[in-house]
Amino acid sequence: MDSFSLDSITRFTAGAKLLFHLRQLLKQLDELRHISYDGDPLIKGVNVQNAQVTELLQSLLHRAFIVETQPCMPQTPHRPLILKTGSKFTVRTRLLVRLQEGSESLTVEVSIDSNSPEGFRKFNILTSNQKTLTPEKGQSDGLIWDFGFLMLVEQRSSGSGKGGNKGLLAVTEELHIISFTVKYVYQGLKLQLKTDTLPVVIISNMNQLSIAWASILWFNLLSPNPQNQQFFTSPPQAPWSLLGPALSWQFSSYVGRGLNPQQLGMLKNKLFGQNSGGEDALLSWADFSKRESPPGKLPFWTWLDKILELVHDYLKDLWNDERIMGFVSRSQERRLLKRMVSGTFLLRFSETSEGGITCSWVEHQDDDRVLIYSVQPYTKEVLQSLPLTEIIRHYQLLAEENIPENPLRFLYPRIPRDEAFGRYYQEKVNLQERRKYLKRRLIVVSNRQVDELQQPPELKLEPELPLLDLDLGLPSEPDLGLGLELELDAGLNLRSVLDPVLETTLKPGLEPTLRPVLEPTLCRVSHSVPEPDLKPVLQPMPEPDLPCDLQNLNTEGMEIFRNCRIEEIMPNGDPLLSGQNTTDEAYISCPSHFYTDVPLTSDF
Amino acid sequence: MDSFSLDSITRFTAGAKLLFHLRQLLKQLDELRHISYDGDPLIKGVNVQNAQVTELLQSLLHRAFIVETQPCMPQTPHRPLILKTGSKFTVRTRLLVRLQEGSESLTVEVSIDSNSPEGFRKFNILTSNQKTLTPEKGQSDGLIWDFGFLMLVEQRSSGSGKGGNKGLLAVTEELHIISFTVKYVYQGLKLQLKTDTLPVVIISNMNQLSIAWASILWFNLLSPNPQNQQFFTSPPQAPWSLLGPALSWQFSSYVGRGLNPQQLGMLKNKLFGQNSGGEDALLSWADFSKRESPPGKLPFWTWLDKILELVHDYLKDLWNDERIMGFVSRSQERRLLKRMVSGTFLLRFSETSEGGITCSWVEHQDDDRVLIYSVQPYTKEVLQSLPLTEIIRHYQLLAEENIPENPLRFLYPRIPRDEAFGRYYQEKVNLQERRKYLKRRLIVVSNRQVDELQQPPELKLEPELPLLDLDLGLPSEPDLGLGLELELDAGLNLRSVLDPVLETTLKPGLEPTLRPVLEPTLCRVSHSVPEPDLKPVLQPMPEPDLPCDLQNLNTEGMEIFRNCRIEEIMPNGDPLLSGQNTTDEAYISCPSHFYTDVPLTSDF
DNA sequence: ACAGTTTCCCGTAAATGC
DNA sequence: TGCATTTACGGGAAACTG
Repeated sequence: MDSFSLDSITRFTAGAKLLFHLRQLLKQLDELRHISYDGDPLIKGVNVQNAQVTELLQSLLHRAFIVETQPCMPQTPHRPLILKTGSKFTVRTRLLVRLQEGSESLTVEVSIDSNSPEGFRKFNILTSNQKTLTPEKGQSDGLIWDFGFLMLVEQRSSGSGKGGNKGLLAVTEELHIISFTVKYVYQGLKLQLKTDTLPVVIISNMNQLSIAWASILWFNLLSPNPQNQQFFTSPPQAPWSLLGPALSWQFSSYVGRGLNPQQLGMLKNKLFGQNSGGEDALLSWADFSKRESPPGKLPFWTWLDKILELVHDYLKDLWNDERIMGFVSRSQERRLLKRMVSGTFLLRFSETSEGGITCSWVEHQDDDRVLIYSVQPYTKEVLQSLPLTEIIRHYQLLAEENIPENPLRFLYPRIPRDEAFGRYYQEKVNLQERRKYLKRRLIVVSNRQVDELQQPPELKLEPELPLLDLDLGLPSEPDLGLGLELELDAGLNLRSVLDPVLETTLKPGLEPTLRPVLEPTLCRVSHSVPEPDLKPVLQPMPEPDLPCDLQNLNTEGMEIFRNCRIEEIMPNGDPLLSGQNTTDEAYISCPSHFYTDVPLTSDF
Repeated sequence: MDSFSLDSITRFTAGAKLLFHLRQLLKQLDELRHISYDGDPLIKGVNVQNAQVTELLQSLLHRAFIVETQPCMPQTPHRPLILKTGSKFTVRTRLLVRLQEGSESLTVEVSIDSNSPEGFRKFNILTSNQKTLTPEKGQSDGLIWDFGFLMLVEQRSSGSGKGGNKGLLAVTEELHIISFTVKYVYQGLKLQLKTDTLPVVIISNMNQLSIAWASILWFNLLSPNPQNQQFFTSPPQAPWSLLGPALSWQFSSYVGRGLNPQQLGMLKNKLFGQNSGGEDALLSWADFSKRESPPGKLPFWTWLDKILELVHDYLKDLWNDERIMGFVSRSQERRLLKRMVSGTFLLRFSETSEGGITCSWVEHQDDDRVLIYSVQPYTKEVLQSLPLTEIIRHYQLLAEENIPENPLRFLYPRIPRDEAFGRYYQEKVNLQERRKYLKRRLIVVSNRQVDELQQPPELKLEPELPLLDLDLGLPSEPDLGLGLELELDAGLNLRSVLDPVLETTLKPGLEPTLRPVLEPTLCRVSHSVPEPDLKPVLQPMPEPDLPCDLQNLNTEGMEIFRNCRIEEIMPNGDPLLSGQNTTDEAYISCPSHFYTDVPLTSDF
């Protein structure tokens, strides 16, 4: 395994060893009690110290038991935390402390929704359900529990036992939490370690994936509390400064290239209107995922996600090579095209069809009128039989008794069609055995008919607007901490002694969760989107030889521990234990919200 | 319920009543024994008679317990007897005797493969598995058990327990039998009635449906024994006189119109070669379902079934309206087209592509050469985005700098294209809201390029052959009984007394099984195929108000009982009990092959 | 290596539930 | 009744398994 990972384990383990050693020393001190007088302040001090050491040990061990890889269906690796009933999913937990010598098998139990909110569906975990899996044999690098075949099944509350849920949360707004417990014993100290996943959304059909992912995004973008299952009972609004980068990140992570400022500007206008507020216009959850964006059509996210899917499935290369302008308003499109030579065209996602891309071109009439044509959007149904590049290549406008012409001549601004798309054209398949049959191919045609002209569109379009909206950049320094800096101070007696050890010990293990997926959005994308060359920044490639959980550990993780007043946190459980699951800096500063209903027991 | 069904039940019931009455009388006679001397011939006679009556009762009751509807997945009603693991299927059993007064619930148990051959997979029946279902409430019309949610699951022989099966039968050649038993009690007579389905083929994926159906067809066409699970260890060959009609029936039952003599002739040539033997050329199972028909391509049945699917899914109307010649050889096609005017075309199924249809047209060159063009076959992938009629309508041959032309002018022999296909053309969809976008459509084009010409095909084609093979009719009277007339004679003392009752009683209930599906092939199609108007004969419509199980009962069913020597059959079980499951006359005459491993018990 | 067979599973369609 | 959610399941592809 990699040195980084090993290092973290080494340090965690060193910290634990030190604490256990201290504990032993204190016990020995305690045994000296009989030779001291009652009320000997030394003994009192020893007791206090002993309790504190134990608490610290508990804290450290809890912190060391983490969800290393959040639950995820293997077939949708780009959309973790969404689980489909009846489909298998995987989770990985890990204990970063490694004190045991032999291969004493520690058993981890999985459970879901130990305390789920009223009205939520109930689920069971199948296959190697509750108790499972001894740590992997490759134990040298810590203790890893790989749950590779978990599966959820809804427990149907037979009869009319349900009710009540109606009118409340949609199923994709129900947040469920999967918990793991392991009974840990060492040197007479018995602990039940517990850790939780981030909230997951449980769906029953893949057609719910899109809206479920909206929930996951919104939650991880905005929840100050990483375990709040009631998040969607009053979901907060999202500032554009967070949302924009998140949307861009969807493209960069799933397709390759993110959104440029112009494209983001169009989306912003679509969401907030032309008079979109300042930088931090706020968008409600309903406006993002529910309100029909063009009335009667799809909600914003659904619309965008269908485009995401279309691009990923059929337009990946074109998108990554910036051949698709994509997010342009009709009015903007007209503004751009009307100054260009006839036959200049661009590709734009339809705002009304579901996952459609259209091709628009300009024609200057003899009478100086400017016509902009847009072909009925191409959707996956067409594109699966015919690549968009082939459509463009062979597109024909039929006119009475004339040789058909291809009106698409220059990709905006002025790249000749075959220069822009030639590299994607399918090679002539020259099968000699095909000689038997006359080769055929599909092409797309339109009729040049007067009554089909949608012109002059000028009259129907919204008044042309200044371009300034396109130039609005994105904040270069969004408030990632959400202004919630924690002001806890050091209050633990032993802190000064242990701090250096704990600091270096705990540092690497704090946030090994959703990071690789969510991190780019929140940590880096937001201030890098406006940069011209997005790619290297938008997709910070993980160092290949690091495990994906650990590669993004950084100094931020330390803040939490350095500022922690343990007595304030312990009563409600270990914030770090929970905090390890956070993925964004934004969450890290809110440990006081953490809640664990299973009280710590140092003896069971 | 219909009168016919009720009638059969009435008669069955009447027969049973009579027998039970006789049995009572004989018992009373027997009780007179103490007033008779030892060896009194009367008493002896009574005993013999009593035994015979009981046997007859057993026989009648067994016969009356039938599989009314053979197992079938509801989603493939046209392909019964094929069950997919994990998919639900239905069966219906019925007891035609109705003596019970109250609603004493008789419980039927289902099981599968009580004695399955070595090396076959093993299955369990799930959902309401073994014991199930009391008869329906509508009990007035006999006792019906409707199994609506059965499901098969393979019992995985964990470990390497398998073996041995390799090299033997393919899974779609494994024949499995589902059995039903019911414990019947009446007037002190206790019987365990048992009935079996016809053999079923169990698949695990729908992509095995086609080959599985080949098995079902072959078995029901050719097996002299309706329960022979080892049928495919040495499958018999099929005479064309049976096979041809069966193929035709596949089209008539699934699409609507069967195959005409020309089409059948082409298939026959394909199977047997141009020098195809006489009327009764025999085809082996391997040649039908395994041997690659054009070497390197699909086996015959797979090829044909893909066409069947294509026609059913995309060409139903065209097929039923005889716009598709379909089964024509290339050479025949040339012969037909070359005499016609340029632009005459026909539709023909490709012999090499999987489920493809091509369009061929003729062009007479200035130099008197005759060119036949065939476009690369259209498959479901294309047809699902573009109906064949639209393809034909808008097909274009592109030539340098010329207005594209549609070379398809007359459907063979000389129907103008738009006259032949106009009724299928899609109406112009005139959506006014579409105004925003320029309407587009897909068309198919080919390039008129010299190097793509497959001409002159004359040189590559097999030599032209006389047409006589196309005129070969089909036998007007195929040997449906396979020459296996049973020569059992009446040997039962009571027969002369009971015959009239049993005859009318048992007659209607004998073959209520696969009939509606298989019957046309075997009973009528074979001698009606050559007739010009196939439809009414090929698809003898069931009288609509008869239950599908009973509508085809006929006098043949009687033969079995009339000629039955019960003592010959009883030792191995009740032939009628098994015979009821036969679907074709061909099987009926082979009762001696029937085998039941569960001996009859008159007391359990 | 590979082919027959099964499993997995998306995404459409239908069914169900509220 | 309508909508939200789940189930059914075809069919493509991956996984299995000898």
